[in-house]
Amino acid sequence: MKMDVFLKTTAALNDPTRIKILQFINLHGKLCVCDLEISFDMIQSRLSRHLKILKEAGFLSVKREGRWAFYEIRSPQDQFRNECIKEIMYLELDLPKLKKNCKTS
Amino acid sequence: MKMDVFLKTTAALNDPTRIKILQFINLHGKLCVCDLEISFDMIQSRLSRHLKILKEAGFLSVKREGRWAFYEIRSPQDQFRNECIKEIMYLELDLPKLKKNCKTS
DNA sequence: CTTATATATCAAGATATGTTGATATATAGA
DNA sequence: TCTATATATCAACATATCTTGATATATAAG
Repeated sequence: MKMDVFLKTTAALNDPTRIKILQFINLHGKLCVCDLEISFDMIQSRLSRHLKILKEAGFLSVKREGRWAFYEIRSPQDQFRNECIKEIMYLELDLPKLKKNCKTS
Repeated sequence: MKMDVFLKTTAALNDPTRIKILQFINLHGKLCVCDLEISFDMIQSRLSRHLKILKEAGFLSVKREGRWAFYEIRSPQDQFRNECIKEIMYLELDLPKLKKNCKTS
């Protein structure tokens, strides 16, 4: 791993919203943006931005299906990011309940 | 680990200067501020600030000896910070040579 | 083709962080 | 006590990041 990649990784983890999103997606598996949006009661542009940062840092992957974008924990994952996610799962966070909104479910 | 502690940890790692300092100290062991200052050719207040952040994030510990402050990798270290340091040691960084300046050596 | 839904991106303002130079504190030695 | 050395802290400025609201894009349905 190079310095800039490492810094992208740590920058992605340096935000409480993204930590919650990571734990949430790791708990519930593949989720589309609108379900995350309604679950977290978060403005769409804000959520979209955080998902992009987590994706570009290598934590998440996206699959487009129709008009939906499904985000999930990227797999396979390298050792270090795995340790980060493991540590995040130990954190006692006040996560919202999963709400399903969109017409996929 | 609580959210705020985790964020302090990732914030500390989210800076190229601090990554270099961590690798450097881990390579050379216990070092005083003035040797770091001359090795990195860095303004003292800047260095001092980064060392403080790394200390308060749990990566470093300090021992005062006379007028000198010696920083080293905190030990024992918890699992996660250990993994972080391990990952940092894999990074190919352009570190300066260790220069000794002060009258301790 | 027009409209609605889902998502992404952009611009502007607010907040946080890093750098620098100045100053404060603390210890050792003359 | 006075001075020099080592380190820490502070204030001001520059840069980066987060949030919000507006707009753009893309797909599906009528």
